[in-house]
Amino acid sequence: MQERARKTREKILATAIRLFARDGFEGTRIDDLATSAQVNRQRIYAYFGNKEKLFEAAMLEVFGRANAEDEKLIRLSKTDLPELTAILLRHYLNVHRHHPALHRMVGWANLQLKKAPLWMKDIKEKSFAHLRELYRVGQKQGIFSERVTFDVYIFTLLAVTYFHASNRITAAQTISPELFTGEGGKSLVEQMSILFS
Amino acid sequence: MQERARKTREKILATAIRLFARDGFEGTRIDDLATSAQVNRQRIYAYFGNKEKLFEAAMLEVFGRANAEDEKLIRLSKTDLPELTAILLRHYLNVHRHHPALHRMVGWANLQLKKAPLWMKDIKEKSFAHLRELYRVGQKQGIFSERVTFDVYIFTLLAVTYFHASNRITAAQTISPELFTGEGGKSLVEQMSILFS
Amino acid sequence: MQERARKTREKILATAIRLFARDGFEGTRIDDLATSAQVNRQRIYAYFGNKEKLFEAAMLEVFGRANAEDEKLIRLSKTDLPELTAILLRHYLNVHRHHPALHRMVGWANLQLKKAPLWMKDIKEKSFAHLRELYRVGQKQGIFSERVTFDVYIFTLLAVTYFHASNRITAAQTISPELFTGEGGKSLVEQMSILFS
Amino acid sequence: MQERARKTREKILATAIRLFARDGFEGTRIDDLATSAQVNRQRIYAYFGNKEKLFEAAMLEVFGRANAEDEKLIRLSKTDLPELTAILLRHYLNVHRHHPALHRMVGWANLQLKKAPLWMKDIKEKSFAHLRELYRVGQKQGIFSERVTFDVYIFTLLAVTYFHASNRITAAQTISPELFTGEGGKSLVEQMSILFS
DNA sequence: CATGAATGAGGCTTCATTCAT
DNA sequence: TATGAATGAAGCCTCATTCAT
Repeated sequence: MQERARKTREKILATAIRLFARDGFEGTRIDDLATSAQVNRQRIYAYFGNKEKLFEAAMLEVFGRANAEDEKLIRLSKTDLPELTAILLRHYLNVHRHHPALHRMVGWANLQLKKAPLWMKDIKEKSFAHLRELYRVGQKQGIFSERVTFDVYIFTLLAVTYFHASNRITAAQTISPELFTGEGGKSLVEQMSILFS
Repeated sequence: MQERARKTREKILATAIRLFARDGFEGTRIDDLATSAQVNRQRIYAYFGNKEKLFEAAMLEVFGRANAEDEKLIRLSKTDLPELTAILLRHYLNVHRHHPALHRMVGWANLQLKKAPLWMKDIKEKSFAHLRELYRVGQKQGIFSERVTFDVYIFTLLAVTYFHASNRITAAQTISPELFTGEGGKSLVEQMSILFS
Repeated sequence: MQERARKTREKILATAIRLFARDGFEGTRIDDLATSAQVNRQRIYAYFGNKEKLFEAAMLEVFGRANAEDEKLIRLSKTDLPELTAILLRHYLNVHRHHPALHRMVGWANLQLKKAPLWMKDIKEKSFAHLRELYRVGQKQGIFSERVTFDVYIFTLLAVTYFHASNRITAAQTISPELFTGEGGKSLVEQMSILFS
Repeated sequence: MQERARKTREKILATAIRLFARDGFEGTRIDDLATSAQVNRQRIYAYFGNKEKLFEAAMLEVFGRANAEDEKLIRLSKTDLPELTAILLRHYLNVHRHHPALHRMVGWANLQLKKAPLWMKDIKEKSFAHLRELYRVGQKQGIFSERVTFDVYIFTLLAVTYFHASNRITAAQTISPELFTGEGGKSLVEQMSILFS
């Protein structure tokens, strides 16, 4: 029965991610979730306690999965330095493309939470440690300015890629819809690489 | 009596902005809103129809007020070109500082809406037209690269400043809390101006 | 609309008394209560807050009504002293007969509460003060023993009459069903008057 | 394995008594009971059928155990007659003290049942038969009045002792908290013995 | 016999909205 | 216009009980 339970739990979690990402905490109905996941409503409470804890579990799962991709970044080396900005932009855009729930969960979290869960730092720090070191080397080589810290550098990249994913609706209307097509993403990367050099 | 009605309407709208920005559409209770605004619940329905329309009205108001500040940008001239990036960054950061409801309403809107309201384009376009022209001059003068379009340029600035306002909670934890202090904002502007040059 | 509300409130309270007395706090369903009282479920929450507070209100009402009858006791005077025991027994038996919800609410309260509400003391003390004085006179006249305090005296009377009302089901079976018929009540009073003399 | 089953059954019953006495039928959760008794939930259903039957079994057990103490009363003889009232009061007070579940189960039973189970009569009748005989002798000796039947006599004693155990919470507040201390119990017996003589 | 997964009915409470004075 | 009573749909959660391993 362990197996059966594991599957049920997983169905709940997968559906929770989908619905919470789409509708937010308040906008998600436990009943819909149960129906949609094809499990008994009670199971949700048996496995996750309550709606709030389920939301946290979903958030952790989404962040965890998305950040698992960042492990690739550890393989970057000095030879990648000239292309680093473009590589990172492409990488983070890709993360958002492959994990469409991510920016939405981040969005809900920032709107609803008073404080970020503690596990968030750890989850990012793994790749950051490596990149920070690499960036320093780049600075020494004159590729990056000594007057721009790594924090500001990475902040900018994350901001741009997050904004691209999250503000599609308003920015497509206010700035330009073309930026959000497939082609748009590519030229965005190219132009930004120029911008940041 | 006309005057009294105008005031009532305004109290409702102001409170709606505060509560919708804070708690979102689903998280806001009409009754709380009425109590908080010290008006009768029925007035809300009389003036705004229903909760959804009230949310739209609040959103329009917030966007309108915030973008009113962009009119200042029209006064920018060629002499400002060397400092343009810093000026714009400071400007947009200030807009967010003075209109804390803005990024939250943008956030809710992006998460909940399927399509942006039509009035959004007009609201931004006024200042964009001027800046676009200025940017073109800057390109001709060699201040800005010919290979980076205005759209990408402005996109980047908006992304960074929006992200700074909206992702405070998660980014302070994952990147660095210092970026979000008063000092942090300043050095952000400085460093980004360097980054984008 | 004040009048309409008062009626609704009263319907709820009356039904609450009936159902809580019959089924207890846990055994009573708010939905049944609403249906039975022919009011909208929501009104219960509007007027009484929640189930617990409604229970308290029902309890207060029952105790209040029942104890209102004790005001008659204040009219008792020295001339009643020889008959006092019989008078009081009859009185308390009558109170239970006319307020069948009383002993049940007392029962539920004793089983479920950790502490009695404060208003309970006041409600009884009015008649007790008078009876206590009368009892003292009776002691001086040699009608009541100096070695039996008023507290024990009244405790005994309340115990017997309460038990008669509340333990009908078990006592009728274990002792004798006759004690609980109309005749039985009368001979109970008579014999107890003898017993206590 | 028979032995193990017996122990399990007993654990369930003991816990059922504790919880049903404390929280009543509706207030008791089968799951809590299973956890608390450290047995599997399924065993409860295997041994007792359902919640209702378990409640009955618990009730029977409590009544049985408490009334087993009444067998002592059979040893009373004519020489005890002058002290009979005090002896019985002390006895029944003791029964309640040693079986705190008793008055609560009686309470729940009286509030929830329409009719008492048949076994209740038999359980009491054993001691009553002896006491009735003794009482008759006492009447002949002039110790008890001929005009007070044994039923009324025993009813009074049971009422007082039951009330003392069951209405502690309300009576301590309305009459006097002192009656419910250790000393209070003693003086209650003394004074009542006087009262009934 | 033990375990814990699964079920479905139903419990308390709250919400946006409309009605009646 | 202001007030607050009324409504009904629906939200979150829990319970006793049964099933499957």
